[in-house]
Amino acid sequence: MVATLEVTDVTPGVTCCAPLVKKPLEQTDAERLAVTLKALADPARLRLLSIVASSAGQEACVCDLIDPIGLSQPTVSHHLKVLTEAGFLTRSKRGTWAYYRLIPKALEQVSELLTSA
Amino acid sequence: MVATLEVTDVTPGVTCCAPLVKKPLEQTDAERLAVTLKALADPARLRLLSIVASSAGQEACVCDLIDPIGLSQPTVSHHLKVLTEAGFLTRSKRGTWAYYRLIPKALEQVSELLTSA
DNA sequence: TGAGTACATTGATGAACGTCGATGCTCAGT
DNA sequence: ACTGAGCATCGACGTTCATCAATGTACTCA
Repeated sequence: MVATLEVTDVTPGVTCCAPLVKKPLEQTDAERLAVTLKALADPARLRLLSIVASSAGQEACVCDLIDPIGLSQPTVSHHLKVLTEAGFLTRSKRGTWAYYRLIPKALEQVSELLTSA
Repeated sequence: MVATLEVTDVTPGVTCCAPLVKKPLEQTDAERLAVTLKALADPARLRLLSIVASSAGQEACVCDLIDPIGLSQPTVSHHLKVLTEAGFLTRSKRGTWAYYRLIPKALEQVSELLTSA
């Protein structure tokens, strides 16, 4: 049988391993989880994620994010890119606006890895 | 001389705010949560935490952590300090050995902040 | 076509971080 | 007191990161 392994490369996701407290993390798994957590470990990105998450449809456009965050537009754009590449947000462009939407499952997966549940 | 049963300085904890997705994080709360997450966002620290968590009594001494991690002793010591200051571990010295123990509640609190639960 | 808006990318800079070797400190035996 | 073991701290070095101004790109409307 040919093992056609499915590479869903779009969103990394963190479905990598057993919960942190269950059994020692392998180096590779630790590195992947660290990358994901590093994307969260910034005040600006946490606030961006939080604002998007509590917006209508868990979605917001960049123009509505710049002022509340209080950083320059390029910086906000940079943070949104980091969050998107980490799999927490998706980007969809409508007209001249770019809308970012939350991927709730991403946060849940991270959450589950941190507990024994 | 004094028998040192070391009560580690009370840990910050992350009981700061509502779940991330419920309502926009304030700057102060975002900064505190970011500091906590930054402590987790490193492969070596994730592995250390994981090894300690899956050890007997969720406790391990430094000497048992150096080899599995594959880093120098000062570096391991540094990471353990970061995790301790972030409230994930406690330190107790017995003889010449330093034992680090998991604080399970710390991980749970972080976990809960990332979901709407 | 031309101008303006919304957003991304680039390049640069200063700060923070991970890592190590060297050293200091404390405890247990001898 | 001396020696060695276990661990923490210090100082230094290279890398990564957050941030911004300047610029580029894509779209809208007149």
